[in-house]
Amino acid sequence: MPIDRIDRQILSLLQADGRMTNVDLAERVGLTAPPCLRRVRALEEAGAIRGYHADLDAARLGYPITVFAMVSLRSQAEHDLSAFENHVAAIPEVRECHMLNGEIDFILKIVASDLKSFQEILTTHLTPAPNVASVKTSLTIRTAKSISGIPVPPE
Amino acid sequence: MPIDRIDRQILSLLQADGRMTNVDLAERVGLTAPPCLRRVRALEEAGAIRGYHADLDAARLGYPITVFAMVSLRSQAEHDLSAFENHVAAIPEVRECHMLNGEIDFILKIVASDLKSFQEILTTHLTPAPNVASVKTSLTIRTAKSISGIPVPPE
DNA sequence: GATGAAAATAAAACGTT
DNA sequence: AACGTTTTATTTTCATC
Repeated sequence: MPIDRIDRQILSLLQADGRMTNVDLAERVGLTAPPCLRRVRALEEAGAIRGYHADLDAARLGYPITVFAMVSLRSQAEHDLSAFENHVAAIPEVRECHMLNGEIDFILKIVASDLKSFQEILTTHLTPAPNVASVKTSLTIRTAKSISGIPVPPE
Repeated sequence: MPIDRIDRQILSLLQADGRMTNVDLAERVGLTAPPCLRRVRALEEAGAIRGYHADLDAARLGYPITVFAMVSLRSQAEHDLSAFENHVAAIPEVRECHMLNGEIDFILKIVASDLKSFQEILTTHLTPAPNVASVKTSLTIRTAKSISGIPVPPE
């Protein structure tokens, strides 16, 4: 699936503003609306665009706490790795779970409404999970940068 | 700014599908379109909704590498912390920068088109930055979960 | 919060290069 | 194979109640 310059412009614009109207988008990339919409649909079907999401202010909506948890397992057999992934997939406060190389097996991003509820998630759902060797957590003091997606290639 | 049950439903639906039409949204929350749109605009103005973004598949679009970098600084004076934040804000491959408590001062999420370009970012932009004491990096093997936003409260 | 109307947009059909 | 024009359906948005 070849992606040309116009496709990249479309992706970049929709990444910045996911609710931009198709006529706006078409104008910005120098097309009329129908071919522009066809390109957007094609990018969606090809999986280049996975979806569109409202970006919510977690702190204002009852989740002021963000914590990163570095998890090491006792066994790194594939079966045990995916068992852990399935385990955290069911915890709604765990928003991200990335498998890493090196000493740390997983890094998790966890949100919580307060420290008490974070501690509860940690001690009842995470630390006692099967195969967990160690969990080191760090509270987020502040987030200086958070841009979803990918860098915009210079045109 | 009070958020009621309908507002939470709206947030949850727009978080899941940021391009849902307002008539769809209104129907799902049991309103007609005009009051629903007024609520959405109010949530946007209040900052509960920060924006809307297309969710792109970085790997398919030229950024198959995601790395987490744990950075420690020599000085944690506010001036030095914000100097580092400003420094990484200008590096397009650095997508996230969170200040943490504990031994690690910052965790960064970095994307790259290949390992060579990642090494270049690391050795020319990150490690030699002013005040940096240590940078430990881990490659992401796979991402098991990545849900933007906040948990949906049960209704 | 609902209704109804006007403007804008999206989507389909069709023709062109 | 991809863009443009035209047409139709839907959606957004505003005035009014």
